[in-house]
Amino acid sequence: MTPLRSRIIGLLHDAIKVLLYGHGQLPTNELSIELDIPKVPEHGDYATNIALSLTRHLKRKPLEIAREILKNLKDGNGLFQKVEIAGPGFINFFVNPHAWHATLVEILRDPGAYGRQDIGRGRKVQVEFVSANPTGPLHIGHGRGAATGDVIANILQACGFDVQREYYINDAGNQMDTLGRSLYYRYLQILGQPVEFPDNHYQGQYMLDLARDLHKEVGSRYQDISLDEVLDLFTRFAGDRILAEIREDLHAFGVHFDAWFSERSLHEQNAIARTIEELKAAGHVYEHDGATWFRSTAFGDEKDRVVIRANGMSTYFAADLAYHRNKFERGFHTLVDIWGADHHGYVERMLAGVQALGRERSDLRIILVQLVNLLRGGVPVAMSTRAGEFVTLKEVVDEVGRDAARFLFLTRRSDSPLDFDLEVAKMQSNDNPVYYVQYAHARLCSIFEVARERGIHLDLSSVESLTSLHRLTLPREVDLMKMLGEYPDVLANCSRSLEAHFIPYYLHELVSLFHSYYNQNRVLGDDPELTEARLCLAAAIREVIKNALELLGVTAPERM
RNA sequence: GCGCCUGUAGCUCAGUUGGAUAGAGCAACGGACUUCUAAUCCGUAGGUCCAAGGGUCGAAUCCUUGCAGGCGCGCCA
Repeated sequence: MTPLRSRIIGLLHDAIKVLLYGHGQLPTNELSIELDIPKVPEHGDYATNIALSLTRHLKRKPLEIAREILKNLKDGNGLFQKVEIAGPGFINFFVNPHAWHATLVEILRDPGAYGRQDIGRGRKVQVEFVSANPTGPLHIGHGRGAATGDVIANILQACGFDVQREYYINDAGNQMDTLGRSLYYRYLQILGQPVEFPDNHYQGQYMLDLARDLHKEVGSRYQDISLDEVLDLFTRFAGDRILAEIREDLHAFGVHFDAWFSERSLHEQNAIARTIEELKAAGHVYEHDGATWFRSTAFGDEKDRVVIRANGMSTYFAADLAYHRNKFERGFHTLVDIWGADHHGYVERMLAGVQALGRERSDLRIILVQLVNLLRGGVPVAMSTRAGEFVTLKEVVDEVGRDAARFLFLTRRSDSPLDFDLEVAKMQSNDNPVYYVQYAHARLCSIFEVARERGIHLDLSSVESLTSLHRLTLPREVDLMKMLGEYPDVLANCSRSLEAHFIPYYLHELVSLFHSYYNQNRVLGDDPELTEARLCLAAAIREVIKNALELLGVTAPERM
């Protein structure tokens, strides 16, 4: 939390404690004090509704409570210009202008550390995301999931969690067999054999390319061998190649994983059977109609789920149970799963599984990322995975650029569907918020470039002792410092809610204040003291923009 | 039929533990470049927060019902 904010909250705490002791109610530690920045300046720099929210507990009128809090409130070394009660019982704080300098000092002392905090206290968290089946290239929807997972991981890291990023490879099950068969048929077609290609197989262009590559490597060696004999080979060839491309596409998108976890490895280690045994021992599993069922209804799911089919094969869900058990065995305190929203029907059973495995429901947090509607100039682009007609992530990144794609993916709540218009995304104009933010950064860099040319040097090594900061008195300058001070709270909010979109919105707001300020005021002027002060402000803004863009995985260009 | 998500300005969307007069971008209209980058800024206009009830000192936010859209409902993955 920003120093100023925590100081005010601390003072409020003390003031309220007295009040509560007097009434013998509600332990202070259960009290969460909200301190907002009001919309209108008449309501002060900060405001709290605490008197209003205490009315129920204290059974007194809000105005009375506010008055009493105010009476108990310490001055805090001249922190406040004035504090007043307004409206139905809000307490409004007007802060002395010099108080804002602390934020600048904190930023400039160690720019990379600003916003970093220790909410996580080093607890291990795993973020699992993308996890697309290796049966085809990543499409734009995966891109949104990739950006979301990557940035949530960044945020958690910045907030003091020990984060691991993992990709779960669904390399087992019949879809992989289908993949192998698809390759086999394409291979035969290349060899001139009349093969009827089944509908429900993967028929995209990429399968033809793969078949050609395979043919190049092995020639016609397999043309007279039965499908059964070569299926495994074809499946592995296709799976490995597609996975390699997925890695490349993610790399180009700036997304990296610490671990790639193979579903097949669970089968090989017999982990699924062991998991089911464990659940059985705990009484969560029963036999019915020849199949083995997990009693997920005991934890709120709408029906029980099969884990071993009557034919003896385990289900995908059984593998997922084993997988999540494995994750917990690796010592993660919390698991974050990022799923496409089309899997929402799966959420309850997975949460049930986690509980049956002896963990808390809250130890698994599932983030659903809604679908992306791809448009070109307002017209929907037809997409069909089955027919292999879709725009890949790679194509989108190649066309609109990584920065624009990432920023647009992240500028929406993940649980809200996203219209992604290729024409808008690649427009280098005011339609495109990413350039608005980047432009501010480039402008700031340019100021320092000019300053250097003019021989103005800003020494930040002893920023604490700079006396020029008191020259920052314009309302817009105070607004900027106030906004810079909010950054750590924005990150904390992101880590609490596992939502990244606050950062783009914050950036936009900060940058908008700066652009406006820039147009009205000159940083480099005739007055050396004022110039020094404004350069400090400019430097702090630049650092926070850079810092935030870094979390988003978007570059901060020095020139545009 | 059941479940989950969504419904806020012409369009795309913020508004996260219920707070003061509901915001932003785009689009529309009118202005500002001999200055540190005009990819910018300033101004104007734009609203039944899907609807109806409920509860609260106070609701876009919580509860109930309805309407509309998306997605999902397999011993597939």
